[in-house]
Amino acid sequence: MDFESQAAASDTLQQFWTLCRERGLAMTHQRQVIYQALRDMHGHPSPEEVYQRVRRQIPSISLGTVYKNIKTFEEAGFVREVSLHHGSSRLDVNMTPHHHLVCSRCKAMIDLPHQHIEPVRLTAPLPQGFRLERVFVEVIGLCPGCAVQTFLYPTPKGDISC
Amino acid sequence: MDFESQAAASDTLQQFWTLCRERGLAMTHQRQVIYQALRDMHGHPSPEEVYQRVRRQIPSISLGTVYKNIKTFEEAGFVREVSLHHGSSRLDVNMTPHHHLVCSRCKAMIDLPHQHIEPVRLTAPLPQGFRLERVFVEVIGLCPGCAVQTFLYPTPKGDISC
DNA sequence: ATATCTGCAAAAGTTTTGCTAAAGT
DNA sequence: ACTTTAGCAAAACTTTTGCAGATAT
Repeated sequence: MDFESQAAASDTLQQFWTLCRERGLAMTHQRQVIYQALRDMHGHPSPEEVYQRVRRQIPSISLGTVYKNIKTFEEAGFVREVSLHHGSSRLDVNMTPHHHLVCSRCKAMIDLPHQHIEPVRLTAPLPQGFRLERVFVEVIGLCPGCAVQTFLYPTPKGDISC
Repeated sequence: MDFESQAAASDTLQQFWTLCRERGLAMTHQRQVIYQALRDMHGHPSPEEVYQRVRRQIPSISLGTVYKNIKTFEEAGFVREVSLHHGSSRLDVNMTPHHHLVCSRCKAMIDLPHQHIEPVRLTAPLPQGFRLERVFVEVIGLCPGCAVQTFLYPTPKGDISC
């Protein structure tokens, strides 16, 4: 590892230490390596992929530990699940263009008529060779029911943006 | 069942028969009931929910049959999976606003800088009581790699729209 | 010293697969 | 008659859980 990478790594370590302290999390070696793996892996890795990568550094680590830490990181707001619906498949018989309203808490999805959103416009070209099929918008938030419950029992709120 | 519902049901049956014929699918009783359940269940049911509903009409049906038919329907283009990533969780360390490019074939996800898409605008109010958190755009299509393969081995293509 | 975390193994949940009998064409 | 499908059971895969020993605060 060259000097710059070393410096960068130690910066990130420092940052991570601060993050953990803020959330009252113990900073274990495993936890640190898992976090670093998540940062280094571009794209959107699955827990299994993270596990495979972390194992290169800590061969004795268990998959369970990876899962537990990912969950901890999600709760702490260090990472986010890209797909809100990974637990089981969700089907849609409505084959006409439409968007979705998704509740981040109870995972309910409600169709949003496509005319309720102005046509999406790109300001930059898509990657060369990408064959566009469709574009849809996910409007994420708390559905009325969950909003009331969260009002009664508030939880720390994440970014309100894309 | 009143006269109108009977007529509507028979219409749908007729349509479904046509759909099956077009795709060379046998029209079994189970298949027809599963399809009708999907149409009747608004929202975006999971296979398990479809199974529970279909069982009311055909108590002896098996969960496997429901899964197989859902897959058949997807391949035939009768239904679509809402979440392209339900197989396993996908993580995102990038907590800054951004959108996604998703390959409908290999499920790869690429971050799309938020400034590459013009701000999304609603033309109608969200449901009363919905607490908005964030909005993101999913640009679905074939990534360059999959596009080439699909060009070599073409498959029937779905709607190119939202 | 105390609270939190790891590794392990078992369990729970989801989806796929192989096979035979049954039903559709 | 021939092809496709249903039901069943086993298996594969993903994720969660409980607990004892290890580690961090």
